[in-house]
Amino acid sequence: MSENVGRWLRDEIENSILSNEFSPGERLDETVLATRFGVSRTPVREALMQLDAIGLIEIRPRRGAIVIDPGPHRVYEMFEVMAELEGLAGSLAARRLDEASREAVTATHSRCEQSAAAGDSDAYYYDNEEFHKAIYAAGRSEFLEEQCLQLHRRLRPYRRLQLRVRNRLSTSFSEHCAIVDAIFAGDGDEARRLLRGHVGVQGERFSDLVASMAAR
Amino acid sequence: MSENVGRWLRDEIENSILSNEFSPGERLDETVLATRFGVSRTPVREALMQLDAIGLIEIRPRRGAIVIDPGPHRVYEMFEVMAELEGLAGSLAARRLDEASREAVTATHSRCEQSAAAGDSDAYYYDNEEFHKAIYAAGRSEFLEEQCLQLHRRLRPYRRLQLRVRNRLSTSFSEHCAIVDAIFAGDGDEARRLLRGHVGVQGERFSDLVASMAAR
DNA sequence: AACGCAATTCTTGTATACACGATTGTTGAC
DNA sequence: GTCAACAATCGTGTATACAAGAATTGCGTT
Repeated sequence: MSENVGRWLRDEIENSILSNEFSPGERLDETVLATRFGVSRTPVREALMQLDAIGLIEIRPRRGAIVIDPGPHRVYEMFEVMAELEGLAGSLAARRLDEASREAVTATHSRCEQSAAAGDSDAYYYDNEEFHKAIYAAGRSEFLEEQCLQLHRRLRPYRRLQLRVRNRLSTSFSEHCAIVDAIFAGDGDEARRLLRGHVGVQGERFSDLVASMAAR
Repeated sequence: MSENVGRWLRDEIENSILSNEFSPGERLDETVLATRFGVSRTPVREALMQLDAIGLIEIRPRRGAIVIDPGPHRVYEMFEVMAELEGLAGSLAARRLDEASREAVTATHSRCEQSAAAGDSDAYYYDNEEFHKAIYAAGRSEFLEEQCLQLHRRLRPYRRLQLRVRNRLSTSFSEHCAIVDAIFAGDGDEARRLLRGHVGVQGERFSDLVASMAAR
């Protein structure tokens, strides 16, 4: 537990939302949360305020907080922005790559290779996350990295769903290969283009997304 | 004043920070703010929590809140991300432009023309803002629009400073013209490219930025 | 039986009180 | 004279109390 209860509660409730423990549209009762976590309403309210500012919940004046339900279209829009940000990170990475970043990308990439070969979708989910984080870091822009990480967290549940689709694992990994090649070749434009395509949910990927969201 | 004090305080303090009334690095004393606004510490704390979540201030446990000082390099990174997001908005606008958006872009664009011709940098600052907002809206992606607006707010003070530089007014306006042409021609890639160049602070624009930040 | 109004109950919004940790100033020793 | 330790003070973190608005339920009327 973090040293102050408010911070801890924020993370706790955020995780509960992102892991779908609190479903979209659900009402978050301050008193219930307070007793559940064994604290008073004050830190609960502070946590809710922060989640509202981040955009995970909506606080309607005098009418309580509800978990925001993005809906397929909005999730698509979020992936669209994510693709753009990752594209930028990739293009910066290609230009600024240093030894440490190169090693981090290589390491996470080969871990992806292993879990993809093993067909282990849960392992790949985790390794894939680390691979993308390595690219964010390689871009060497702290602000961009923060933005990427924040949006990545929010899209986490949907990414997981997407990996379950068809032969997405091998497709995803071969895209990774091309991305790594472009970055290591210093080809920023190509890295940007490939990452946009890799992250975005164009075409049939969108219907897959909608289907998996409905199935939940 | 909004119907609940917390919300109102958040906006109030946010504006005070963005208008440089609270300088970067300055300590925000909860009690002082409370008495200043004539409320108790509770809503002040809630406002500060939200500003912390947005990234405008930093709350160090047991040690109070300070206004974040971005520093030239981080502001550059923020403009870099802003350029990317605006580029996406522009490319979407070119593809999805409808009649209402077209009129909004045309209207704000011609207001920019007038204030640029008049050499009125303050008027241009405002009209320019509306022009960019029209493009965000024309992209027809609510999430992207929100992200653009939020980042735009945070960069507001620096944009204002930049307009004071050299013959930036006419340069800016001629760039607008090319952007409008590309969007109206439905050329998404060109609109993206031009907007990236227009918003970013590459080359000498960066030194201008640093100089204006230092002068403040 | 259904609709509307009123009263009660429940929940949120704000204030205040209290406790704990951090910071600062003072005093004493080396 | 300088540094360190201790004490006092100040500010944050959490709990609780109180006020005000919203939702719900029950009763009365049509």
